[in-house]
Amino acid sequence: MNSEFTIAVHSLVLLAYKSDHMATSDYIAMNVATHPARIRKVMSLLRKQGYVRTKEGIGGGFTLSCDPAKVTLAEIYRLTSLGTLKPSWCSGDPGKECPVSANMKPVMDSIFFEAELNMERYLEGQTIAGVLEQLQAAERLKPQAQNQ
Amino acid sequence: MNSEFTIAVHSLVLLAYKSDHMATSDYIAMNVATHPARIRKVMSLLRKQGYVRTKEGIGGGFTLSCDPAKVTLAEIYRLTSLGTLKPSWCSGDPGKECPVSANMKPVMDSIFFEAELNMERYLEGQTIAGVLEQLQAAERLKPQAQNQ
DNA sequence: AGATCTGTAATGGTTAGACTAACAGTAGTA
DNA sequence: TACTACTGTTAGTCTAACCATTACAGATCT
Repeated sequence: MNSEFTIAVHSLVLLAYKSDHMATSDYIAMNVATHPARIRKVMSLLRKQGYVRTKEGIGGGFTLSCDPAKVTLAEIYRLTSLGTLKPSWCSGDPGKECPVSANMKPVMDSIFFEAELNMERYLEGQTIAGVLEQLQAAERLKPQAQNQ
Repeated sequence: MNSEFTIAVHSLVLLAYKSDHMATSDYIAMNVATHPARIRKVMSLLRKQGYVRTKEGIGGGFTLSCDPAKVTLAEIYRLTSLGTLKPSWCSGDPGKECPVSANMKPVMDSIFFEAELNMERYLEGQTIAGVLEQLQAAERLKPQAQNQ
């Protein structure tokens, strides 16, 4: 799967966590651990779909413009990575007489499509707010690890 | 996803279709449209798990040693491509103080793991024999396309 | 012995993906 | 108006993953 999905989710969760601030691409990039230009590219996608608001110039940056409890990971997946489940390489050859070789491409395509749909169905149940909760739950468990 | 999954499925379906023959890696490679050495590598995996039988030397090759109606694509997926759903790139940094950045890796890992499980659940319902049927159904529809 | 297979490892080429630099556009501020 | 600090976007470089290919040892039949 495309890692832009990961970046988009991370950025949205971070904005939900720091909802009082306006976050710059430098700040988000530091947190995500990548380059600011990459953040701006992904955020540009999210802006066009109305998930974030952008402000250019001094004091600018990104803020959330959606309800993190209502945005599902399935939406974000479709936006950033739909179709990336299927490997680019394809087997078979439509020109062959053998019905196995000739029809393998479309049949495998439909299998990958259905598999992806089933994955999306799971992501449908996960929200940005839910991910933030999981992160905070993980944080609360941390001090125990130190005592080992 | 890894394309070895596609190759394994294609090869098994082909062996089920040509169950009277012994198929060589050259023959399968031609049908799949790849290199014989790649076929031998994947078939070696399938042999170790008991899905196919191998015969070396003159007149050798591969035959099916399983019931194509009972082998699911989920088994083949796990064998060839388990874990390949998750992108190799990871966001966040465990060393950071910010609970979002520090805990993103394990939380995203569990999301990808669950998403993969849901995909496997679908593949559980697909068998080698089922794929062969889909191929034959697609073949039967072909002559109509010629008349357009 | 020689021909025809598989088993497996090593190498090379190509492509996708991530990093980075660069710069135009925009918006505040003095 | 000039300056500064942001985003928006494109293009170039680097790297890692992946597929193709070569090579050769081992097995089996005639």
